[in-house]
Parts: sequence; structure tokens; C-alpha cells
Amino acid sequence: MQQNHHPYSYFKPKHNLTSLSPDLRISTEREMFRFPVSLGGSCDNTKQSQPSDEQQHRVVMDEVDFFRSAEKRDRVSSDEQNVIADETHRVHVKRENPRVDDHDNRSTDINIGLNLLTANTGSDESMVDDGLSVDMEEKRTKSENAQLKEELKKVSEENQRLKEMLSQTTNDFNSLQMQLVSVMRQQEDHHHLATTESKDKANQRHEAPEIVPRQFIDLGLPSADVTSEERNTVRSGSPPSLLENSNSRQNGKRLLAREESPDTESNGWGSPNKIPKHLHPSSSGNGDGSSNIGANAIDRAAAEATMRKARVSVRARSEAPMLSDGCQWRKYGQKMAKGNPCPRAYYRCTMAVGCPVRKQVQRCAEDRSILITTYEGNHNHPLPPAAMSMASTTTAAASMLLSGSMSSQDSLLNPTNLLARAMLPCSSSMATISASAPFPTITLDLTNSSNGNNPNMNTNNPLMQFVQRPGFNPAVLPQVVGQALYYNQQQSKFSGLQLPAQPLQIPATSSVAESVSAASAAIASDPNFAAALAAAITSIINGSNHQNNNSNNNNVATSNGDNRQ
DNA sequence: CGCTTTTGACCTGCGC
DNA sequence: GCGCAGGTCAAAAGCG
Ligand SMILES: [Zn+2]
Repeated sequence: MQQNHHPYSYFKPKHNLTSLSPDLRISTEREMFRFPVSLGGSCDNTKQSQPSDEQQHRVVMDEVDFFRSAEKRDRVSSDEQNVIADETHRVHVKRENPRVDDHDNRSTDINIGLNLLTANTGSDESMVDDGLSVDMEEKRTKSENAQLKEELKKVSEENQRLKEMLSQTTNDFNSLQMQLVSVMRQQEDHHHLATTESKDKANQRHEAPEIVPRQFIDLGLPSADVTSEERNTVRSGSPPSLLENSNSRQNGKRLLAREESPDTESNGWGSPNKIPKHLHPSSSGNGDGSSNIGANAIDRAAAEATMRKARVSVRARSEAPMLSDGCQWRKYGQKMAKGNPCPRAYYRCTMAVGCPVRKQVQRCAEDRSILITTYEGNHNHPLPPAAMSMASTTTAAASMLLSGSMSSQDSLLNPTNLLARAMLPCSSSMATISASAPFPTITLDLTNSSNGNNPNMNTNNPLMQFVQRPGFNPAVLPQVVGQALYYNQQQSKFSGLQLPAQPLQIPATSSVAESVSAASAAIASDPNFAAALAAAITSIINGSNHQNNNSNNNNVATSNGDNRQ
């Protein structure tokens, strides 16, 4: 937990600024999306330079609006707010002119309008410095201060609430999205199957689709004997909810509560890795017999199962036995893995009763200072902010992997692949795809060593620059990728996995085009993707932003196989 | 006392 | 079918 303070310190700046004025606080939100500015590597410059009102009016991403609108509402609601707003406005207007020069200068330094997004960090000072008509202002300032303080209180609370809401919503949305995607894919598959089948047996059959639901109707009927048997096996400490699920057991022997709570069903991973078994032989499913429900059950089961398989693996140097990622874990097993002297430990999330999330921790065989943490599944409960990074990462990545593996084996069309390549133009060799394996896995390599096979320093990759920071906690990084994945997925997946028809050009990622296929270049240069990266990275950077270069490498590799050390 | 870790047994999928 | 390897279970032990 201690380590997590760091990662999430990016909330702090928000609060600090909050103490200045609501406006400033709001702009902080925007700050989260200022990443494009930093692409030029001029983080420091931008911070030092004073922002202007004009800058703040440039909205980089829509996501910001969520907060902004909320804030605005907040402002309007209070009486004196308007006064404050006016004040700040006036001040800003004043300063605007001088700032413009700065902008021009900077823009020559770096690049285009990206600079417009620069920080407002100095705004407080500016307000102080600017004190023009001192006397008048002072009086006002005093009263304003009082108001501001109150306002600040309110806003802080509101902020807190919003944060909580956001995290929760994000969580929910992630899982919902995951499910939706899976269902969509399933439907596609089913359509495919149905059509082919009906073609084959067109003469004999009336309706092919009927077949599927029927299976589930059968499955839906839990046998009374089984349940009673299973009750015996329930552990003393286990919640009664375990019983509910026991009907999904297939073998009488070990009726362990794998899917521990009813929640799990709706959430992800109700079914263990044996999807096919669940589908065909017996058990499980909703008791109801309507064909629709059955179909849904299939979809869900398959989706969950697939989801389950999707993994996010993080390689990081750490002497600690485990990365602290904000979640509570309970060790449930340990095994000697083949070809590795170090044992592999198995953990499961204990923050909620039925949470299906698991993780494996193992040291790298070649370099024992490298810790390999592999996550599976999605949390079925609200997460503390400290845990959001990992969670969103796994969810998003899992979704990505899902869509990629199911819809096409084509590595080029695999969004995950694309992402990996897009993020790692210099180390595209790392993005190996072996179509042969059961577990689609995305691997984040945060280790120091350049891994030999990656001679190019990744310094020209924007993402690298951000990862290569001293205070950078490996545990946070997943959020970067996670969010990137997340946003990217909305682009690439929901638009039907089709590559953007119109490749757009973004200087920052243009290098991708050289080393990567045209397809991946298209995605990578997609402004939305860039923006997603920006959002994700900026949010991280804002928190643990200390300029320094560490020799950290961030490699993202995807494979359909087990992660080999 | 409640929770976590340890650890041997067990289950499952896969290749031969 | 057999053996192997990965993954999981749960009783027992450990810990605060
Ligand atoms: Zn959880």
C-alpha cells in the first residue's frame, strides 16, 4: 500500500491547485490530458511557463468534459460563484497578452498547437503578482478568500465524491464493456455458425439457432442431489452464497466454490477455464428455459471464459516478493514451475468475497531480480484508487486480447498487437505473436536491462520517455497501458475492428510508420489513440513527475501463449 | 479469533 | 491410457 501512494500522487496536484481557486482546479483536470505537449519532451518548460486563459479554453479531450461540466454545475449552484468566476476571468484576461508571447516562443521550440495545452501551474503566482489595484483588490481578496475557502471545501468534497464515482463508474464500465464486446463477438460467431450450419443442413433443418439454446435449457436445471451434496463441502467460513453456485458443478467430487458468489456470474469469470465442458456436458446456466436467456448464457459463459484466459503480465525489477498494486491478495497456492528454480505463487483477490481476479507471481529464471506478475480477470467490486490502475489495465487488456484473439488470428489486425507495436516502434521485435497458445497475454516489460534484443534505446518513443522516470513506480505503469488500451479499444474495436479508413498524421508517432506495418501505423497515428495515450500517461506523469532519466525500459509484447520468463 | 500462508493432494488439459 | 505440467483446493500451521 505504501508504494501506491506514489503512483497516485497525481491526485495531489489537483488538491493543491484546488486550494487556489475552483477554476484552477478545473483546469487541473484538463491537465491530465496535456500529454501531447509533453511529446516534445519539454515537460519542464511547459511547467515553468505561465498558462493563459486561452490555453485553458482549449479542450483537448472530451473526457475532460465529464469533470468540467460537473464542476461548472457546482459553480453555478453557489451564489458567490459568479463573482469569483468574473474575478478570475478578469485576471486572466489581463495576463493573456504577455503569455501569448510565451506561447509563440515555445511553439517555435517544440511543436504546433500541442503547446496550447500547457499547464496552469503558475496561475496562482500570477494572481498574486498581478495584484493591480491594491487597495480595492485587497478588500475583495479577503472576502474572496473566505468565499474561496468555503468553496474549496465544497469543491474538495465534491471532488472526492466525483473521484469515487468515477472510479466506480470506470470499473463498472470496464466490465460492462468487456461483456458487451464478448457478447457481440459471440453473436458474430453464432451467426457464422448458424449460417454455415443451415447451409449444410438446409433441407433437413428448419432453424439451426435453436440448437444452442436447448443445451442451456438442460443445463439450467440444477439437480437437487448435487446441491445437497455440495452443501456438505462448503467450508465453514464460506458465505451462504457459495451454495447458490454449487449447482454449476460438474463433478461431484470437488464441488468447490470456484464461482463463489452469484455476483460472479454477471461479472466476469463465473466459469473456470473449462468453458467447453460447461457448454456441453452438464450443469450451470440460468435456471430459466427461455431460449434467449440460454443464448445469453452461452455468450456470457464463453465471454467470461475467454476473459478469464486473457492475461496481463508485468515484468518489473523488484526485490520485494510482490508488487503492491492496491489490492488485497491471498495466497492460495505455490508451485514449482518447469524450467524455473523459483516457485510460482498464486494469489487471489480478497477485497470482495467472490472476486474472480487472480494473479501469479514468479521471479524470472534468468534474472531473479525481475518479478513477473500476471493478472487474470476483472474485479467484481469497487476498487480503491490505488488499485484502479492494475484493474483497469487487466480489464482493458483482457478485452483487447479477447477481441483480437476471437475475431482474427491475423496478427496485423489484432488490436493488441497493433497497440504493442504502436507503443513500441523501436522494439517491435518484442511483440512476438505465437498463435499456438491458450492464454492471450500482454506483457509489460519494465525491466532495466535493454534485454539485449532491443539495441535501440527507446528514447525516441514518447511512451518510453514517460516510463523512464525515477519516481516511476512500476505498479502504476499498467494504468498507462490500460488506459491506452482502453481508449484505443473503443476506437478500433467498436468501430468493428476495422482500421481507421483515414490514417491521420501525428508527428509524435510518425516514427511508427517506419518500423511497423501500414495498419499499425494507421492506428498508432490515430489521434484518438494518441489522445488516449496522452490521457493515460499524463495522468501518471502529473502524479510522479520528476524529471530524470532512468534506464527503464517499457516493452509491451503480446502473445497468445504463456508468458515465458 | 480471524485471517493468511504453507503445502501435499487433487483436478484438468495436452501431448505421446 | 499414461505421464506431465499448470492450476486449485483445503487442512493445518502461523501470525497479529
Ligand atoms: Zn477484486
